[in-house]
Amino acid sequence: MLRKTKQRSIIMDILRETRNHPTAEEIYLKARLYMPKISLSTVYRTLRSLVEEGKILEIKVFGENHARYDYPLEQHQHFYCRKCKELIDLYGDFYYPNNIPHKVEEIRTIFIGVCKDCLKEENDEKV
Amino acid sequence: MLRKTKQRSIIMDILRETRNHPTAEEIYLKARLYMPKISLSTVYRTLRSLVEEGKILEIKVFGENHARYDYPLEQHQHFYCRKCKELIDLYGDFYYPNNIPHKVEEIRTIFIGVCKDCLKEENDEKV
DNA sequence: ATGGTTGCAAATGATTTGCAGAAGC
DNA sequence: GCTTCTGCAAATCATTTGCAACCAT
Repeated sequence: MLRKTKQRSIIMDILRETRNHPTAEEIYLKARLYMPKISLSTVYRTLRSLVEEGKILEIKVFGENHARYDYPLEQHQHFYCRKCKELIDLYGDFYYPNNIPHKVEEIRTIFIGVCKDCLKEENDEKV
Repeated sequence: MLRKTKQRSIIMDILRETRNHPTAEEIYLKARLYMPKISLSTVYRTLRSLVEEGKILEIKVFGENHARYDYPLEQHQHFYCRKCKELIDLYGDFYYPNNIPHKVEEIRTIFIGVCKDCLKEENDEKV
């Protein structure tokens, strides 16, 4: 049976507030502001159990060696900017082929490229 | 300037032949059959440079802690079976929204669920 | 000959685990 | 009171790196 602890609720709160896909380390640093003695392993353990419960999403980006965590408010996909390393939420309709011969339970799409802000910077530099 | 070495071509050959997305460790074990003294770090170094050159793809699946490598013959997406942990290629047309305000260079979709073989097994068990 | 490449061992970085004490139920 | 959860430190796992020898150009 899962127990309600202070550290678990702090971590959930941080995930709910933080809209930019934090890493375990980042969550740990924020959590310490509320509870200075919280340990990194508790953060990892809690994140893992939240993922297993299906309450949050674990996202791994190629090239990055750490996982990021996402508290999803509604169905969305992600855009990863290879310049600023930002992981941006994308909402909208996605159409996938329906002739897949397997039982599809979840679809994750990640778009990779350069985000509009970095693109703007690139163009400004050229002037 | 990139040099043509025995280890690099062995690794490329293995990737070309192996159609099931091997890990670095698996590639290393196969490579040793051709070249017993090849080192794991050479395998990692070579894979990294191939990824950087864009010749192969690095794929990270949530839950798995190691990367897999894919030598893509043609544009395709992946299906990951959470039962047998197989990563299966999917060919076909995918439609994505075209109103994304960023510069999209690459799209990666991964479908997660239970593959048709595992599904069959599940059903057989129920009988 | 020169400089990229390798093998080895040691280092790193992210994440996990063993254990004894603390805290939920 | 029993059991899960935590903090700490040590362990693990995948991957990277320093370095001297090696080999392709």
